[in-house]
Amino acid sequence: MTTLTEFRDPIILIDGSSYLYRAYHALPQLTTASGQPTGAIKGVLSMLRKLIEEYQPSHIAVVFDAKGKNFRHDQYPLYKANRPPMPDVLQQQIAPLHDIIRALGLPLLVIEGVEADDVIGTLAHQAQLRNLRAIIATGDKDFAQVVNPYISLLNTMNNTRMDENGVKEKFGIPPNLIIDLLALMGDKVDNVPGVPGIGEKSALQLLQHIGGIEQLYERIDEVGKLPLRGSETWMKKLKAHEAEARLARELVTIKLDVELPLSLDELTIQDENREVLKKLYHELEFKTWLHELDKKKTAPAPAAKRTNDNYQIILTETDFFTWLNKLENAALFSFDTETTGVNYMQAELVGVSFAVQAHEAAYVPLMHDYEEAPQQLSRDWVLEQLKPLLENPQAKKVGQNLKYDQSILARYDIQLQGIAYDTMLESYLVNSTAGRHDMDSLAVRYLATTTTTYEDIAGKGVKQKTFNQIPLEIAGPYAAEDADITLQLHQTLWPKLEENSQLKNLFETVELPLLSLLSKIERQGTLIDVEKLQQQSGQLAERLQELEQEAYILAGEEFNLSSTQQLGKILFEKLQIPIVQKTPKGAPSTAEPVLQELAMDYPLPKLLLEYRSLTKLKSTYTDKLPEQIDPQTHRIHTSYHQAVTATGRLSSADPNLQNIPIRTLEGRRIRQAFIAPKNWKMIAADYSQIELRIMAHLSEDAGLIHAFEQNQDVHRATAAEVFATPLESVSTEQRRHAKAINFGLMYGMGTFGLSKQLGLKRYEAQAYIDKYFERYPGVHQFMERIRRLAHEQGFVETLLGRRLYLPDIHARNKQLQLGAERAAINAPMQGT
DNA sequence: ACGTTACCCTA
DNA sequence: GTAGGGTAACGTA
Repeated sequence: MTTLTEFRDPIILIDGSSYLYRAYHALPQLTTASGQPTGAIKGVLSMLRKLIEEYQPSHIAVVFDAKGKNFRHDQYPLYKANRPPMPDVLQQQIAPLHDIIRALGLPLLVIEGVEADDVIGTLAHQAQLRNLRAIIATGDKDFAQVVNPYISLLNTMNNTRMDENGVKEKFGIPPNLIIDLLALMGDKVDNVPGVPGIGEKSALQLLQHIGGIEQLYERIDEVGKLPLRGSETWMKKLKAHEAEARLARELVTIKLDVELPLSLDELTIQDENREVLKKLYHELEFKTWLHELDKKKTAPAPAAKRTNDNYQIILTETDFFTWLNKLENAALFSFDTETTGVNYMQAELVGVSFAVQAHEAAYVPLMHDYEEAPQQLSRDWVLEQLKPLLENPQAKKVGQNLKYDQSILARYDIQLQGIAYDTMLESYLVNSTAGRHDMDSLAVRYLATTTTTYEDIAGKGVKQKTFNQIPLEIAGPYAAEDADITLQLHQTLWPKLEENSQLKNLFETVELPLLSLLSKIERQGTLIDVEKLQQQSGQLAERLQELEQEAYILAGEEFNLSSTQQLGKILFEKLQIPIVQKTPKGAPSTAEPVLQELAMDYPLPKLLLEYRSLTKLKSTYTDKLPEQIDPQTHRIHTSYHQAVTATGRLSSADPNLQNIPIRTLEGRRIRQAFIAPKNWKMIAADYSQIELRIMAHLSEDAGLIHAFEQNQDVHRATAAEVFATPLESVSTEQRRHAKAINFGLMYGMGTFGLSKQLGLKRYEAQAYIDKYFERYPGVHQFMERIRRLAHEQGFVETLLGRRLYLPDIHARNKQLQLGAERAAINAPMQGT
């Protein structure tokens, strides 16, 4: 800890309460989307940040008034009696503001029985006694009384400092008379009496000519004889209200001897708690600060950089056999491949690394080919030696995202077996939403250590090197570290999974077998009819040309139809079309539903709708898919991400094969380009109403189960129940409504959403939902149970015990909390 | 070159 | 009203 005597910076004392009120009155009343007021919080924080930025203080205190009465109320029960209670809107901002200040690592003081002013005065006085300077950041002029050569004031609102001379200039009296000035004047807001009839001007005259209140009463007769207008009346008033004047003097005097629970030395700035800050900024929608947090490099891990690591680079057959022997005898070893890229169909193997115990790892370079690269073992020879081990199902391996390594090795004719663990999948099952599941993130999260990142050793952007170009003295430790950290991660994560038999089972029977299956599916790839897509691209291009020309005519000028900005100007400024909806940033929205609505009255929006849908098809699918065909297999190879979604689903990327169009006729044509090889057939299989069936299973609702058992059209059955109609006479409209309810409920939708979806009044939607729950009481109970569980445990589970943690379920921000509840309701169904 | 925003495709 | 990924435009560095 830095002791105060070691530095000369002034200590900064912040009058939090004064700033809170000022921010509240001076600044716009911001709220989050859900209505939590945030304007004052933001105002105070902005001020704090600016202050710290500018002064870089080593010692600081942010002081707020405590709730309840203080000693001044004992002296004078009417103290602040006129003051209206703090507005709710302000009250609600105090707790979150305190939380953020604490999370920022700033000493926060809220002392009961006294006011913030007294705490600040005391701290400033203590600083002075130790020959240190103090700056009080406040908007409150009362503090002028404590100013002296050691203590000055800072008004951050207008960024003015006030020292002794400043006080004299501003008030016309020195700081030691400020108390008397305030006492004579009284204070309406705080209900401090003062001398009625004496205001600022008169008080100043008295103080300048005679002195403070003591002197005034000692020489009261002189007061009456002052050569000033009104001196006689002043004397009378002073005489009549002596008690009030003396009381007021006590009330306005800032205490300098409050007993504090901590010393000046403890007012250092601590490390900020990013997790908490992130959560709070997120809840309060302080996006800029949130981004700033994300951008800052992750805090250096508290653990010292590992120094006892024993990493070896293997260049000789002897060394290689020593390690091979270790691997063969190990109960488990970790394993990693280094390659020339991320594309599992094209990357070339550059080296392999292994670890059998923590802090001990080896890298076998194979294909480093930078100038002056040392002679390395032959790739073919090494792979030949490793093949039996890697293909031995009894030789247990652990890796990080082994799906990738499995695909790489497959291209060298090695069928990786004995995959016992994968740290990425372990982390995913332990907590899918804790963050990303890449190795660098996991090392920080579970080992409190930072790893060397690929960018660190290879650079980034166009100049990024591939692994084969990286010198061994850099590549070796990096690669060895990967294997080492992977092993350590497994040693940390696996015990967490073992605690929960369902999760362990899920890992062993679902995720792990799936890893290899996905690797195989990915490598198999998908055959595409390139010519068909190119033909479609051509047709789309023609139609788009026409649409563009028509649009230019309608708009009266040429513009980029893909630019929402330019379009917005044309529609809402030039053509004066009314704005229906705005984007979150406040620009008039040109999104599909908006254009849909405008299309009824105007030709250009209608045209834009067609233009949008066609450009989407062309750029995302008919143009892009042919580019993604692998030159060797002539197929498309997607990547299935097994550890991405919160709920346990897979996702697909590069290209995403899970969002190929199907809803519209135009879109569906894309699917015709996915073909079977000659003499093969392609089949399509799809579950029917799988999520509703799961809801029936999980809720054990008799009515819903019955509908499925009877093989009924479930939406029709729902309509029959909700609209009390025989199955046969359910209308198309009724079925459509029932379908919307069924789907909506699975997403945790409320009456607002349903009414919007179906164009109903709120109460009508409510009546639908009430009726639904009346008819399907099991579903109702199920939803209530999930909500309760989510709140009680902080997570929900799928049928197989996959967990989804819901940190927002405890958020103060209602909207976030409701969002977490919806996710909680949906996750067991989607995730199962 | 990169990140953000607006938009839109899927189950 | 759940869960994803991708593209183009645009602003900033």
